[in-house]
Amino acid sequence: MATHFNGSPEEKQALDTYIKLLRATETVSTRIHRHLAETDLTVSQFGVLEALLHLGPLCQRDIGRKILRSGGNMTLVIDNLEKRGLVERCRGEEDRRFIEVRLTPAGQELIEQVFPRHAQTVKQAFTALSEVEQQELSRLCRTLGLANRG
Amino acid sequence: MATHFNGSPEEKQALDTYIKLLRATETVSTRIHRHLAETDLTVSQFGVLEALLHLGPLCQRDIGRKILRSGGNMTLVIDNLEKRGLVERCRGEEDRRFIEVRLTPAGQELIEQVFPRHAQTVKQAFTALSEVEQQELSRLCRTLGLANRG
DNA sequence: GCATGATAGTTTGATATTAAACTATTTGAT
DNA sequence: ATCAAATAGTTTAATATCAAACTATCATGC
Repeated sequence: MATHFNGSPEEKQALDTYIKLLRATETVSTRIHRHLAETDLTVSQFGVLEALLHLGPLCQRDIGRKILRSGGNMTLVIDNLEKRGLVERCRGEEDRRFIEVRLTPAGQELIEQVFPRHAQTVKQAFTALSEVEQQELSRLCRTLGLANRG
Repeated sequence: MATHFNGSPEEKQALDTYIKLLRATETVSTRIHRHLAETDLTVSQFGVLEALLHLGPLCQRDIGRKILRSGGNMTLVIDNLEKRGLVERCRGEEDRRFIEVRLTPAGQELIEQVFPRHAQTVKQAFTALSEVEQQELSRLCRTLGLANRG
């Protein structure tokens, strides 16, 4: 990849790493999301439900930051989840700018049913790496992510 | 992340790694693409031009595989690049199903001007990792990508 | 040689996504 | 107290993306 680029060794190394990172993420994600499609949830919708399941009720802004989507997008995604009766909105009492989003019983049931299969699929996708390798990948990604956040 | 999930240790490890991988990719990509936006090229458009620069003329199918986009999408992306006079299409002679896509002089000039800055930005984004760490990340991603391709 | 299937590209319809402009609410400075 | 700035969410307009149906071309087997 980019083998014909006449740049510094540091640039070549970084470009090579970047491309591999992108390809790994896209191939793994594609595989995982293919499975997810059977549930009639989009990736973003799944992300919202998962966040609410594991972190409890959140306002839209926080959910958006969690799943790395814009505020405008959150409105639509949560609209659609609300239409399907999977989440409900509740205007904040202390500060009326915030809207707390929480799982309905139906949403809770769905995500609790879907998530274990998701976990199984993710585990499957990562069997190519040993436990130690996964820990190392995790650490490297964490460092990289933190250094480029914001 | 996913700390409240009651799954097997292997699932927890894989989920944790997956989330870190996603976040690292998205934060790094966001940073890099922010820079790219100044050139009025979308990520896909940039990917096409870069592929053509480094690999020479390609048919649409091969470009699509390179940048991990669907065939239908390639038609649009290359349409737009063609409208801007950055690439040209040339119907294959031996096999008329193929369309060879190649850079025009204007496209060549643009990508040759843009790519070094891109390389610089990517290098910058990866300075958080040492050379050895980048190699290790590269290797892990390669293994992961290969195991989940297709 | 002709039919069947495979492959490259296009079109279409639906959805997702973002950025930017906008409204409503709160906070803070004077 | 009031006005300005900041913040949460919504709307809007443009674009990107995919999947699936479609056309054109080629290859294979009978």
